Amino acid sequence: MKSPAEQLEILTRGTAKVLSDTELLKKLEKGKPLRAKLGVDPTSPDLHLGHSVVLEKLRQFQELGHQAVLIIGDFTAQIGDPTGRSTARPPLTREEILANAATYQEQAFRILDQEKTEIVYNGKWFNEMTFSDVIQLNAKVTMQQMLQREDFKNRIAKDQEVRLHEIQYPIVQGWDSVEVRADVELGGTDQLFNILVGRDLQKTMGMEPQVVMCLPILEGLDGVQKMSKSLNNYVGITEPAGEMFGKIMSISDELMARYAILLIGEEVDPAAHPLEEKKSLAAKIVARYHSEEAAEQALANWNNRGKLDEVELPEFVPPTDRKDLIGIVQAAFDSLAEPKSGSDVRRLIQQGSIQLDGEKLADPKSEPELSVGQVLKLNKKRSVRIAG
RNA sequence: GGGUAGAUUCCGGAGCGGUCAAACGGGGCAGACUGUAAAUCUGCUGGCUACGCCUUCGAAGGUUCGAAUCCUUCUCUGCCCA
Repeated sequence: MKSPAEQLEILTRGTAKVLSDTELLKKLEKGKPLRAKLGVDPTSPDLHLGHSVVLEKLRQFQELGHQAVLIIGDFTAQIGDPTGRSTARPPLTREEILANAATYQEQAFRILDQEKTEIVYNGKWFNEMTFSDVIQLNAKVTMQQMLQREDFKNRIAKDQEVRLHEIQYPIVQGWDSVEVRADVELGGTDQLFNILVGRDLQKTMGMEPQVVMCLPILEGLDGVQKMSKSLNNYVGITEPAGEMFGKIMSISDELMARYAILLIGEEVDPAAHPLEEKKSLAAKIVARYHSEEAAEQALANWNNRGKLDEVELPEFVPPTDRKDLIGIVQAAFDSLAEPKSGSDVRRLIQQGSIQLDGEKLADPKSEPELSVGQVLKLNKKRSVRIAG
């Protein structure tokens, strides 16, 4: 086992904020496995690279012999974390939450060691509470404390609504820390406030307060806003290898540097050609969530993009009922589970996005001759191979 | 409880009886350029086998030849006062 000082060095690497190093060191010096808490709300079923930053850190705790405590916020999901929101979020139904929670866990274990993870649903204690319990819980914090929070302050300043249930969120999340007796809580930097509330509540309850560990927020593919599903700027960890590779190749050079540090813990070599560095980054990420072979294949496909014959593409059988270009292209998008309206397709055609073996097809009404093996390019990311 | 302002297409936000599928900005998409990146420039951005037709402007009714625009009721929200 590593010494407390060594562990501290590893654990704080890549973090945005730790409150505080010395407290963490003291806890480590006790020589007992720490309980490292991570709370997730199953509001959206798919994990993406943004979530992976925190999960990777939690795995480091596991590797060092500590106990990961993964809290599935089946209860909190019903409230909806107001973090970063300018408006209240719509609540999910019980069924949606449970279904999301199941996929969530399954995906989280692509990163975490299942054997060393304790999973708890926070509904376990919150659903037991009576209204008077809730009142007592609320009595442990002040309104002023809650209003310290950026999100709330801003919304109030902008005359936007803040619903009372939303200010319960930090309290509820904080109480989780009391329930699981967390020694450390992990989260993105946007979770700082919530995690601090947990610390306060633990103190109030006479417990040793948890260490706050915040990890940087990963920007989405646009490089500006945080990675999130609703902004559609994410890379899902279950995405097909080719897709994952392509998405990473589409990021800017600046963003590549950031991804490299946050996702694979490596610095980009400034002497190397950025294109090569980006390919290597993409390959490493694909390898992590798929396999080395898949990464090699994805890289090969990418390099062979000019040579159409050598690339593996999804196959597409042209429809028999429609011979016009709009119909064909629309069916192709459907086959990729990415349906588009006829008007959208028409626009793509007129704007020159559609190519057959490299030739632009610009007339929506034309009825092109298709033969097996030809490549139909639909847009920047999507191409299909004609099959019989 | 009283007063007052408002709800418009993905978002913000014009429009205040016909010329409105609805200005403008953001976002998104496509093309050119490039390192099949970014930046930049240009175009597109409700639906429809489409020079036309259909459905939209919180909801439901009504006035009118004609309504996003006027009236009524309802639902929701902000602000001020209590």
